[in-house]
Amino acid sequence: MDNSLLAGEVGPLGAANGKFGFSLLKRSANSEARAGLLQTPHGLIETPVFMPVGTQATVKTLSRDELIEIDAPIILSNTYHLYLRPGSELIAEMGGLHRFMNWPRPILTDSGGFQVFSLGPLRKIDEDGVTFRSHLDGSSHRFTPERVMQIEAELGADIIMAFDECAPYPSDFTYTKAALERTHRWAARCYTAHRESGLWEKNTLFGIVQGGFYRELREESVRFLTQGELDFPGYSLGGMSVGEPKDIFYETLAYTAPLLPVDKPRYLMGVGSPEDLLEGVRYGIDMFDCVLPTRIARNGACMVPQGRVNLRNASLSRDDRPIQEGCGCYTCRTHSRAYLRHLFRTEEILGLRLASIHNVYFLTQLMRDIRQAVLTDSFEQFRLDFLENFRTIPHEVRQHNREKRAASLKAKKN
RNA sequence: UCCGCAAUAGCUCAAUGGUAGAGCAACCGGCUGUUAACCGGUAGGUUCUAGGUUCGAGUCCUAGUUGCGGAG
Repeated sequence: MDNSLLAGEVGPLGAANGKFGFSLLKRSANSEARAGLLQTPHGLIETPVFMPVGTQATVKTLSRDELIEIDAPIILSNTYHLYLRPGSELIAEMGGLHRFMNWPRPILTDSGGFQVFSLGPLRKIDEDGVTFRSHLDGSSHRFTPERVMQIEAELGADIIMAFDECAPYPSDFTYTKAALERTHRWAARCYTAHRESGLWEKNTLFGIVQGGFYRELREESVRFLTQGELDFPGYSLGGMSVGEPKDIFYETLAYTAPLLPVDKPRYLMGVGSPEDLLEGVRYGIDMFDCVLPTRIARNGACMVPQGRVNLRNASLSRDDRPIQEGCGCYTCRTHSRAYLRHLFRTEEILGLRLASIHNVYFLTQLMRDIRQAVLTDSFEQFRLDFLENFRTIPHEVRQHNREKRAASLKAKKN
C-alpha cells in the first residue's frame, strides 16, 4: 500500500478490535468520493466495492473458483433464506457459512428485513418483531431483533446487518415515520444483543438508515443511529431503489450519504446498475450489493460500457466478437456473442453461467477502476467519461415493466 | 382400385352456420438488500384447391389434390 495516499485528517479509524477496522486512504477533492480499506477476519476489502449476492449460500450459477478468478472481494448471503433452508443451526454445525460453502473471503449477511417485508400478506408486524409464514411451506416463524442477531451469529458472516423494516415505495410520511422509529428501537436492541453475545471477534454489526424519501426522516435516522451509545462500526442506507423515480433516488442519496460519519464504511443496499454505482461513489458510498448482474445475466443480458447487450437478439447470430471488446473475463476471453446467443436460444445452462461470469466481472472491474480514479483524483472525469457513452434505460420503460410484472404476479395469485 | 378419416399461423391444435384464437417457436423490451433460467410486448392467416347452398361458410354439399388408416 502506498502510505503517501493516507489523508492526514482521517487515517485508520473505527477499529472495534484487532480484527475489524476501516481506514480512509483518499477523499476526493471535488466530490464526496472516497477510497478506503475495510478489515475483516477473512481479509482486507478495498473500497469502494461491489458485493455479488449469494442469497442461498451461492452466487447463482457461479462456483467458488469462478468467483475467486473474477476476484470478488466479498459476497453477500441472506439470513431469511438460510434460516429456512438448510437452517442456521445446521450451518453452525457444519462450521459456519464460510466453511459450509468453502468461501475463504469475507461474507456479509443481510438480516432478512427486506425478505420478511416483501412477503406481503404472509407477515404480521408488532413492536417486538415480525411473525411470518415461510414462502416455502407456509410454516409459521418469528423474527425479533434478538433472534435475528442469534441466527446471524450462527451463520458467522464477517459483517452482519441489523433487523430493519424496508418500507415500500410509495409510503406516506406517517407510515414511514412509524416504521422508521420502530426500526430504530430494533437497531438499539440488535446493538445490545450483539454486544452481549460476546461475538465481537467474529462478526461486526452495521446499522441501517431508513426514512423513505423524506429528508427530515433520513436526517432523524442518521442522528439516532450515530448517537453516543449506538456507535455502529458501519452504516448502510436501506429502503433505496425500491421502485422510486431516479431523480428522487439520487436526491435522497445526495443529502443522506454525506451525513454519515466520515470514518465509518457506508453501504448502499440493493444498488448495482453501473450508473447508480457511480452516483453512489460520488456521494460517498463505500459498499454496494445487488442481484442485478446475476439476475439479468440469467435472463440473457450483459453489461457493457455502452449499456447492455441482449444475448437473445438475432443480430448476434453471426457475431464473432466477445460480449465486450477487451474484457478480461473468462467468458470474453473464450466465447463469442454468436455462441452465447446459441446457448440462450437452446436454453443450455452454460449460457447462464457464462453471462453471470461476465456481469459480475464487469461490476467488480468497474469498481476497481473507480477506486483507482478516486486514488488518483480523477474520479469526476472518470464518471463523466463513463456516462458519455453509456446508454441507460428510460424511467418510463422501467416503470411500465414494473407495473406489468406486479399485475401479472397478482393475477397469478388469484 | 375401393372404403373411411383428416387438411386452420413456422409447429401442435381450438373455434353451437355469425368479428378465425391458444400454446410453443420467431422477433423485441424489462429485471436494483433474489419467492425471478423470470415477466411482458410485437408480428404472423386467400382456414388445401375449384365450384355450390345460404343474408352470412373454417364449419353444410359436390368434385379434385395431398396425407394417414383399412380392404383388395
